[in-house]
Amino acid sequence: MSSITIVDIARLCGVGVTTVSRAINNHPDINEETKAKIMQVIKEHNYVPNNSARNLKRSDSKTVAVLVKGINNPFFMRMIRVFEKEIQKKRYSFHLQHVDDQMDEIDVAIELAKEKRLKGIVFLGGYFSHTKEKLERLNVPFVLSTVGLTEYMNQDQYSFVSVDDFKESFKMVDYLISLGHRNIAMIAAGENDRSIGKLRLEGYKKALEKHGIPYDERLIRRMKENIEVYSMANGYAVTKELLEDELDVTAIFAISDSLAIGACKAIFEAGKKVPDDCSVAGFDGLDISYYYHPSITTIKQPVDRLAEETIKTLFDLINKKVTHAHLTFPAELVIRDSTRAL
Amino acid sequence: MSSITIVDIARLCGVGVTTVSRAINNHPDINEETKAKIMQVIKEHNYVPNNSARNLKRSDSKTVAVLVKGINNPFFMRMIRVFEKEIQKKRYSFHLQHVDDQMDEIDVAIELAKEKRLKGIVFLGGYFSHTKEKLERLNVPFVLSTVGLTEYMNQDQYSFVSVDDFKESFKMVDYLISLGHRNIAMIAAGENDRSIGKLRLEGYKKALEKHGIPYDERLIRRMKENIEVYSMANGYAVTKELLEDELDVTAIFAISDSLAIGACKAIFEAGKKVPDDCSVAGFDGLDISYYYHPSITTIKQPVDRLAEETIKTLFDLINKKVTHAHLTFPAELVIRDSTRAL
DNA sequence: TTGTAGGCGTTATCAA
DNA sequence: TTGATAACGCCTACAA
Repeated sequence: MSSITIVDIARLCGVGVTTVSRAINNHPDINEETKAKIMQVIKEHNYVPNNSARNLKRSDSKTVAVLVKGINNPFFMRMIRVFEKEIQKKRYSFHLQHVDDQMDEIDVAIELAKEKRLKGIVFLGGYFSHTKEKLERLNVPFVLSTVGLTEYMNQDQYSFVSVDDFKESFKMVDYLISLGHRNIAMIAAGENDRSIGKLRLEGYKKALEKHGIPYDERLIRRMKENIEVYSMANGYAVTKELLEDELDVTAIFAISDSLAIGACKAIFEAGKKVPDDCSVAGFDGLDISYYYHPSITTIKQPVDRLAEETIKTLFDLINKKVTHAHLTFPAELVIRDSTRAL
Repeated sequence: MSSITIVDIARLCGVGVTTVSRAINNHPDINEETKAKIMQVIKEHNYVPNNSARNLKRSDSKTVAVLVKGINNPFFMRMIRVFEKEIQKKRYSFHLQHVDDQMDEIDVAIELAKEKRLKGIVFLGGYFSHTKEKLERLNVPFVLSTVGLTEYMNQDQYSFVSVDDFKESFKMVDYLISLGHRNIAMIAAGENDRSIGKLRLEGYKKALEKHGIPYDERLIRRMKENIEVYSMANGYAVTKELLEDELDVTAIFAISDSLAIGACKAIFEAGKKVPDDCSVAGFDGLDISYYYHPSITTIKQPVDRLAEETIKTLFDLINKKVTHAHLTFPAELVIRDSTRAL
């Protein structure tokens, strides 16, 4: 049961462990012949170095980790793929770690950083509200990528890369108004959301204000807490209630594409049509927003750009080229078939 | 920069390292008072044990890993959540690891098993064709969960849990035929697929045969290799070509829901309707198949059941209650709005 | 170019 | 109930 170790390989080859170690790690000071022979023996005996031992001994490691909160979010999949590609370009290795919803991402990060001797960390998704003190314990460079930030956090405590949720939300609602809509419902985050959800709501309000449309609390529909947030099921449930209230809504702005699709389902089920009876707009620009029928008007996040800049920023941090960077990128209003002019 | 260690804590508390170790690991032989004090100091100094060191020293570990191939598959998300829940029920800890498409899952597993002293492994997704010799190197119990298996692999080399892809595929095509369809196109896997894709194709053939419908090679459309497999984009591209060929197809059976949705897009784009001009059926039973408009007729895999039984089987293996188990569960033909009788 | 020996942070053994 | 001390498997001065 007990595995073969570097010592066994050394003995098998009639050399010292150092030499084997050199062979494994591509060190320069080694005779090519002995190296070849060692590698041969390693292959034959299926020797696999124990990573725990390596990590324990090593001080540096050339690996960065990506901690994802809410891995069920299809929006992240693409981001992760780009992360992986970019990190490999830098000849670093990449560790993807899923963080449970109820877990504290910083705790996970601290532990992982120690274990793997991480050079840097990307936090993807989730909200983020940690004390300065806690952030300092994580003495590894990190970047927040499209995570919701609370207003309480001081900007000089972290770096982030994302879109401007306020502005993009404003853009969409402004567009809907320009189509002639005035009774625009919103599928929003919960009452106590202090990050993305709040910003998108502010954008909505601002657009209304610009056009002199009074804000009507009844049109703001919060996601249900007992259903997975940002999901199609949630959008469906919320919209069903909305329609029952007969508020004469002509457009619905959902803060995610999945919510928007759920909303469409509820509308169809009520015997109405999208966009004829009610326009629906989403947010994110997932593939499905394009493939859905009707295709969904949405705010398309610049996924590749966001991911690339996240990694670039992280490495700038690692190489101490910057102290902190705060980048926001413009998203694109993609007009499709789920919205129409009144 | 260098972190605080167990030795520091011991010194700080005026006790030996062993005692601190006992406190950390909830060992019985320790005075409650000293333990409380130690934990207090640990809190204050934010001491976090180094996992590499722990794993290096430990022999057992009560952790099982789930290796996912193709994390972009939304079908797996739900499975993973159930895995996590079930594993925690057993008071084991859970490690989720993503495996790159081009990486060999067994190699990853072997390395991880060593590093983390794994008790067991679940392989989720991907195909599986490994030599017996290689499988034996992984001397840790494992279960293949909804992975494609090749006919070349001997059943007594592994355990698996999945649906019967042949039977379920047959069920769907048989249903389509019962609706009066005879010209049924299939969006299938690549030519050299030897696992799920092949089984589903065999099911299709069998159903045709049962009803005396001749098999027409032109109706079998393989996923494009240059587009992500099983994706909406792939279903769209393939269907577009199919429609151009004007083969008078009345129904399309796609081997995944995503492919089916892509197919619908292509049909709509051609100015036709689903199901009026062409019925479309999928496979998997993803949420989106329900929310799509029209809702998609599909084969719904019993996700929860599959996941639960996977973990149950894994622990049976770990506890040596069984040598190998091969479980297939029935999936459900869910009839919805994307198919109609001719 | 190669080998010896010490240490990385923890847990397990055994004696006190 | 506690504490030295020897592993765990690897890497890396340092010496040869």
